[in-house]
Formats: sequence, C-alpha cells, structure tokens
Amino acid sequence: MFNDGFEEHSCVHCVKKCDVFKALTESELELMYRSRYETFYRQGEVIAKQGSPISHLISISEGLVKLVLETSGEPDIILTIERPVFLVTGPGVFVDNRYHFSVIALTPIHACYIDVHYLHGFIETNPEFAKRFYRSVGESTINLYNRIRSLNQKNMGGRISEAILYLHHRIFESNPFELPLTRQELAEFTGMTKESVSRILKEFKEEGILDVDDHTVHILNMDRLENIARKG
DNA sequence: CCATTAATTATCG
DNA sequence: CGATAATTAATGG
Repeated sequence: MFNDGFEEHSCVHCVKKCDVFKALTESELELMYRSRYETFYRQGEVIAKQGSPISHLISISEGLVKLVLETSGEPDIILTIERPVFLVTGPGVFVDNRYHFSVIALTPIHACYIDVHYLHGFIETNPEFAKRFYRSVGESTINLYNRIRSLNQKNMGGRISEAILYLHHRIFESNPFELPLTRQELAEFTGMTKESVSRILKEFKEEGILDVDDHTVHILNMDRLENIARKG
C-alpha cells in the first residue's frame, strides 16, 4: 500500500501531497524531490523531539501521529492527533527554529522529509504556496484556541465527548472505530486522569451513549454525545 | 465536580 | 511469569 502514488518516483505525481504542496509547480516539485528523504517509523517512535532544531518539514503520508507538549514533572499534554496527509511544521520555524512539541507515531508511519530551506524559498517565489502555508498555521491556531476553551470550561463528560467526536469526524469517519490511544493517552488528550477516563466511559456505556469494548468505540447515540460535548 | 489513593483484574511481552 | 494497563470503589478537597 505504500507504493500508491510513489511509483512515479517524483513528487510531481505523488498522490500523498499535503494541501500546501499542491500549490507548487512541476519544476518546484522536481526540485524538492531531488533532496527529500523517505522514512518509516514504528509505533511509539519519536518522529520529532520537542526542543530539537527544525531541519526539515515532515510530511506524514501514512499513519497517525500525536503532537505532545512535554512538561517537566507534570503529565504530558496531547495537543492534537493528526492523520495523513499532515505536514509537520511548528510555530518555531520562523521564530527560534526549534520544535515546541514532540511528534510521536501512534501507528506505523511513512514520512517524507523536506529541507526547510525549500520552505523559505517557495514562500518568496510562490504566493499561492505562501497563502496555503499561512492558512494551515491559522487552522491549527484556531484548533488550539478551541481546545483551550474546552479544557478550561468544560466538564469531563464534555471533554471526552469532544475527543470521541473529533476522532470520529476528523480521523476515522467511520462509526465503530478502533481507538489508537491508551486510556492514559486519552487522559492526556482531555486533561483528566486515566481513572476518570475509565469511569466516564463506563457511565456513557451504561447510559447507552457508547459501546466501548477495549479499544473499539461504537457511538450509539450521536445526538446525546453531541449534546454533552456542546453543553459540557 | 473531580483528583487521589489503593486494591483488584486484565493484558502484554 | 513479571510488568504494565485498565477498572472499580472509596475518600476528600
């Protein structure tokens, strides 16, 4: 399955291009292709480490990743979970050239590395590219604003509901789906303890909102879940 | 409303 | 089989 889209051996015909790269011309893509690296990661491996320099853009073309804010002593915070095709950049690219979060593989990953040198070049020469890049930064900022509001103002039921709905709508788009997260990670995603995660999920199951068996989640009462997420 | 603690059980390697 | 993850109930801020 990894062959799909790579058989042309060029970025020009690759079907796993992120939205930002779709704005590039053929010659720009050819240029990029000649210096890119392909990498595979196993589940749990660190793809980018918080604090380390940003030498390349990382385009995740297969697999799921989590973006983790690491704190000293306190539990980690999962900022977001992303699926392909996702371009890992980071707020530090034009600031201090460091990662401000770690990127960790939730599943086996296929990724392409593109030297940040190209980012700087394309932004100067290709306005549509610049616009798309800025939009992707803006989208992730808006997402984070929503998450701050959620974590600060919603109760546990609301936060879990939002997490489940996010995974359903934005990641899997299927109804029974396999949770790629442990209870601990679900806790880090929702700002609660793993014990509370267990308890709330059990309550949802008892009330017939979800059927959660091990890592399989089946949403039974979507209206109810959306309602709890909204008013939480 | 929710974290913490602790005890118990299930699952993984 | 030992380690790690998950569940459950009780307690208190």
